[in-house]
Amino acid sequence: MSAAPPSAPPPQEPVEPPQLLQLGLDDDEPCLRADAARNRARLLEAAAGLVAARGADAVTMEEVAAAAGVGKGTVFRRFGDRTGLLMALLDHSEKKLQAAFLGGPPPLGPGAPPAERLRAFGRAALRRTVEDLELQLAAQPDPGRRFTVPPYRVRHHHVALLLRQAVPDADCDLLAHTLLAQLDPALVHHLMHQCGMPARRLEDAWTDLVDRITGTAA
Amino acid sequence: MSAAPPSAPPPQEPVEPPQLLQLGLDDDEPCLRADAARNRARLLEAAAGLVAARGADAVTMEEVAAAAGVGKGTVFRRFGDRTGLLMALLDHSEKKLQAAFLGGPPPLGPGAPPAERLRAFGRAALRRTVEDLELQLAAQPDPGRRFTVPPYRVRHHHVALLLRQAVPDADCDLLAHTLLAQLDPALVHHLMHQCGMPARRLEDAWTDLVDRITGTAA
DNA sequence: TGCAAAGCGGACCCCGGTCCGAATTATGTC
DNA sequence: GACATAATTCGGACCGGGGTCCGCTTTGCA
Repeated sequence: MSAAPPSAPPPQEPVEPPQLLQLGLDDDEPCLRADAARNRARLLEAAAGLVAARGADAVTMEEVAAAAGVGKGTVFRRFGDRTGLLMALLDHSEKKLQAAFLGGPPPLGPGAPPAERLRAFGRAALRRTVEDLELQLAAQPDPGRRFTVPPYRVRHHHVALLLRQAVPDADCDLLAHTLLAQLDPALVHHLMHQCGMPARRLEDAWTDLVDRITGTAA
Repeated sequence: MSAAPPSAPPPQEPVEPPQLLQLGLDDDEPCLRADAARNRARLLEAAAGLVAARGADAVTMEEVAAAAGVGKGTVFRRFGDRTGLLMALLDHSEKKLQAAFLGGPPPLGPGAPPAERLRAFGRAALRRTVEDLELQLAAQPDPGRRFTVPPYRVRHHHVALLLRQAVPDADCDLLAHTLLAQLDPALVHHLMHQCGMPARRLEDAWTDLVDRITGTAA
């Protein structure tokens, strides 16, 4: 479809390291030319500032570039597209959450029974989502990519794993998607800001849902 | 924010009749000037043709306007935005589904026990979604409006109603969202076209999920 | 037939995303 | 350490498409 012209080695797509299922969670970029790294940092700082000041979706890519003192093209080469930049802003806190449920102390991390880890996961993810809802909303990729983006895949993988332990005789892959849907920033935003539900109710609903699905009767 | 200039009666937003929870499901437009109705029909026809010919997201609004022999502005006044036009294309089949589960014969319509109606609902919705997935995908509104768009509200209202009958002691409003998430066109597309799952598996998963949630043990 | 309201259309704006010549950096060589 | 050279990056002109605006035309009604 959008393939390369014949016999031209496609020199594109550095964008961001695919950060494929990072288990070891180091700092960031593997190797990056000095100026590139500098500009990357400037861009993130500028973007964070603008977003904090005027709200995520009132910020234009050109503004970010200007505020960072670089050209527009630089932003796109580094982060791919708008979504990429916004997701980069969320990367730090997402990695913290990942670290917590992959290797942290129970009940979030290993050591607790799977159903309980699931409950803890929902609570943690929900709280993190509520923290900066607007940004998460604005960072949502277009519908076609919602499920292929790394953070989602990590979460899905984790939830599916726990489900397989808790309910071996179920389509855990699909159930995981269902569970994750209740943490979708768009849904959370709708429920809290348009229906006026308190965060507490979402947490309770998550717990209830986990109980129903894992058969952990009340 | 984007409010009207002071003391000017906002003469905007005809767009589309809000089609608020239409239970009586008549034809379409309530009252529309002759030329407007004619252009609306032309636009829908042109859009349908182009979408069928080249795929939904390869079609530009200007093209549709040109193909219908009207100006670009006309398209946007009539349908609000791109999403509105695409949703209008889906309106007919959506209304048919609504009619079926609101007033049709059991097990979809009234008469069967709620859990069974839920199972039937999922099957029906899933099949309809699969029929023209691409269009449904392209018609997806931006994340902020996914849950406020009329078709979703109708579905949610219906599912929540059935849930309240089947599991009175639960947060049925939230559970309904969870169930509906499994019918999300974006998810369906991901599972079928990127993970290669057969439609059958999605239907089975739906049934299983309903069973788990309503406690209808296998 | 005359008049107000509704509709029309295309010029216009804005912003996300692409492209390519110019400039900067890293590396191998003496 | 200085320099030549290849690889990367920079940056801003450019493009395409969604959405808006407003003067003009059409329609419906009295």
